[in-house]
Amino acid sequence: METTEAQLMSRAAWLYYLGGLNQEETSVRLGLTRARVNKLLQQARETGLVSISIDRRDIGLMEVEEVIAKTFGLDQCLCTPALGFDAVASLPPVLAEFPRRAVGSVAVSLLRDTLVAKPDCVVGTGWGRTLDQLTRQIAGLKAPRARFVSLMGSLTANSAFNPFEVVQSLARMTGGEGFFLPVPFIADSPADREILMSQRTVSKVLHMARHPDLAIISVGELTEDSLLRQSGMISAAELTALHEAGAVGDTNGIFFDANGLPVDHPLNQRTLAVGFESLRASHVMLLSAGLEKVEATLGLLRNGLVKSLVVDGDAALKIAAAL
Amino acid sequence: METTEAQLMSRAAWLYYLGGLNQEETSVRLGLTRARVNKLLQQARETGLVSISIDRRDIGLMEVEEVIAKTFGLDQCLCTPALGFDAVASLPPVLAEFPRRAVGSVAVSLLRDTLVAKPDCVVGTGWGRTLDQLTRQIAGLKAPRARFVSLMGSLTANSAFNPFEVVQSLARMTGGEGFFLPVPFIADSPADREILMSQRTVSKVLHMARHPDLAIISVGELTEDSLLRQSGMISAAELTALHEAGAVGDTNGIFFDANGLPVDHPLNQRTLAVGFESLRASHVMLLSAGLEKVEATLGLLRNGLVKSLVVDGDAALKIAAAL
DNA sequence: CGCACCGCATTACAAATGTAATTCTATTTG
DNA sequence: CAAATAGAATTACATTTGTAATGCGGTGCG
Repeated sequence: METTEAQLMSRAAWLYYLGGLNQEETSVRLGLTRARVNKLLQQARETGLVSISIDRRDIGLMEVEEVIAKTFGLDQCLCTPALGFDAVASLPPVLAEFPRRAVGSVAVSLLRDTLVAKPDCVVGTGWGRTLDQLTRQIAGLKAPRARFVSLMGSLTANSAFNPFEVVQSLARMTGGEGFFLPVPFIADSPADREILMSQRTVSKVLHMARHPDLAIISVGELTEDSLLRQSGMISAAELTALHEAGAVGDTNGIFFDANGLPVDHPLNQRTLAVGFESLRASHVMLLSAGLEKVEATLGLLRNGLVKSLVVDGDAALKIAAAL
Repeated sequence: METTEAQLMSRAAWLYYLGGLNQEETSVRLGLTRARVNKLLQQARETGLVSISIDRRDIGLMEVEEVIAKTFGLDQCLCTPALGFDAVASLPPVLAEFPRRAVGSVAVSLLRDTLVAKPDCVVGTGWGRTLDQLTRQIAGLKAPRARFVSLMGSLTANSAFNPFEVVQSLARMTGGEGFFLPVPFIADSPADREILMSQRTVSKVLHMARHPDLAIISVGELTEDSLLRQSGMISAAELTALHEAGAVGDTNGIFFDANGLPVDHPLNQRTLAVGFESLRASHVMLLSAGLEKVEATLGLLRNGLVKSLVVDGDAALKIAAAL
């Protein structure tokens, strides 16, 4: 009987994590060196063969969750723990990423529940660093009948946060199918947008993207530091103009005001993305990580589009304080 | 805002397991000593706040699972990894317990699925070391509306494997309700059995026990080393007599032959347990850990009562080889 | 055939973790 | 008020784990 790499990982994991043997004992039992067992266990964690989950029950933010859910008529509001990360600037890189990781991890468990309940689900996704964290933590979740579709066009730059990448990793990791819109994210003119949207290959995917069972979106803030600005998708001048038009944030490249309504600005005529109204029929899950997104998040919440909110604890506290 | 112990555990766990900080960094971040963080993390694992799960997909026994399931008309057959533990006698204590732990862990995940699907489930249970392992690993599973009921009377000795203990831990850990039969496991005579069974307190519980949604049972072998014999529930003479009557094993104190049918022996008239026929309407899940149980397991499987089998890999291989 | 190369074993070392002993501190209790 | 006590900080130490350096054996390829 041929023993594959995966089988070795599996055996090592069972003996080590469940059997309570240490790596030395495990290696003896399996007839391998300890170094090899160490590597196998590492792989087992990375590939999701072994997964560690943390119960969200007692982080002490239930009240905050309830207040937010009630105020905005959400089905559910889930917070990650508050850690007092106010001075984000001074944080080492690992911690700066923490809120997004945490939110991503909670989102994964919700996505898992959805896919278990409805294995042939259509899941629409946005883009960004939080969505990226979601894809990184989805290892081990199989959903061969699921379809993942991008709710928007792609970035031109080959960023890891590209909508294309998000959909691709989701499909690859789960064994499901991935669909994305083979068009830019923001067209050069409203007329170009129409042409792009009407391409047959595009409209086919768009049709699916307009009616996902679940839509997982995130929100962008409108500052010089925002991903949208940093990746050069919009210019400094456009940023200013958007502010003047009353915009406080964006989702999928749609810029909205403090009430979550799309602002009247040329950019909004050039965005290639599924509009808010199409998504009202879907279960919209908003992921929001980081204090800098509070204003934009509040705006989008006021729209009433969002059904589930996953937000990091510190941001949640700030949101609750602002009510 | 008061920070409770549980909240500290939770924060430490998020930073350590999700954030990728080490214990030193975590302690600094939380303003605690490293030793304290170490203890918090330990507690977090023990209480089930943090849980580690291992994917059962690639242990390389799918074929075996399918053969067994098909042969006995099972809904599902799940194996734990085969580790070549043939020489059980020579194993150190930790490893001797391993197959039971592994089976228990898989059983927990099935129980979890059941309770998620039907939160007000009635779960009937047997007793034994494998069931004991199940209760030890159920931490973190909440099911306040579930009812756990013992399918049999209790041992007189205050063993940790007592049906009473099994039901109690299940109820305590999940927050559900526990019911057990306040009578001995084996009565002194058939007449005594009738009297005991007819007690009002007993018959009430018995009524529930006869129609559980899920029945989790295990199987006992008939040797000098068996738990039944070791705990003094049956005498050496009775053991011999049972052999002569064709018995190969027991479940809940009901002794059955190679075809899983109760044998004709006085002991079977003295057992206080829910009979096989009552359970046909329930989803019966059989847990079997250890090579010594192969014969008895085969017998019970032939009865056709069992819907789900969870079995350790080494035993599964032996079972498949015997087909 | 011999050379390059890959994967793993071996070894050695550094870092992280688990744990026990001791001291400190605050709170209870006589 | 002083003694007792419990819990946590501090410290120190042993064990375990992670990781890099080196070497060995087999495989493929020129």
